[in-house]
Amino acid sequence: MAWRDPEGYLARETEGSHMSWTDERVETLKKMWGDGQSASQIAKELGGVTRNAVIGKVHRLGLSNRAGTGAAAPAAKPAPKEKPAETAEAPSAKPVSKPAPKAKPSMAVAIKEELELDENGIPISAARRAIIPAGQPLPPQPSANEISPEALAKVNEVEKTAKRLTLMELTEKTCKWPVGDPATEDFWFCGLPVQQGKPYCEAHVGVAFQPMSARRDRRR
DNA sequence: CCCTGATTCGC
DNA sequence: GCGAATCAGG
Repeated sequence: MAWRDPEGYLARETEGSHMSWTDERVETLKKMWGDGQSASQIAKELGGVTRNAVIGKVHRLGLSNRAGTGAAAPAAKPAPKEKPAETAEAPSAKPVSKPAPKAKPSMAVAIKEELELDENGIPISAARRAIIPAGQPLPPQPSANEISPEALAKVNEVEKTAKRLTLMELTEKTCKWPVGDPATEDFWFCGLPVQQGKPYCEAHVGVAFQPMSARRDRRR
């Protein structure tokens, strides 16, 4: 019992050190990665490492593809940078095989869902809601023009899951689309993640920025 | 511009 | 083994 371990010498990777991949950190990495967290998020959580480090580790651990069984990942595109020192390509038979002998019986499948509307395949269901109920002062909508029914439908959906933020809660990354009447209690901002560069989320960008087409000049 | 992961290669 | 730099795509 002579072994002293003051303050848990082990695994005491407090900030400042080299920050190595201790079992604990690797564990966290696996957990989060398997959980669908992005490399940057993981890096942020771990601290002391960049997302590159995380990605690098992820690959070395061989748990790159989050997909599960059978899901053939889109083959990577090895952009072999030609090195000036390299002469002639090795004709060696190097089939880029993808072993992946690891079969994870644990839960799989990412919880990611993407819904994209195409100008052709539009699964609209109840888009017959183009008319706003009461005399609500319309938001910054460009005009009373006919916004794509798809877009409108989408917005209606989104407004159900909106974060309903107050003015003070808005940040650079929250959708600033106002909903309701500012003069009443029933007023809030969407608050969902904004589309990069834009002030609104995807759905609201859809109705906010009309490409000035679909603008049927139906002058009566 | 923001973000994502993938890959390469010097350390 | 590690991760910055770079690449490629959204």
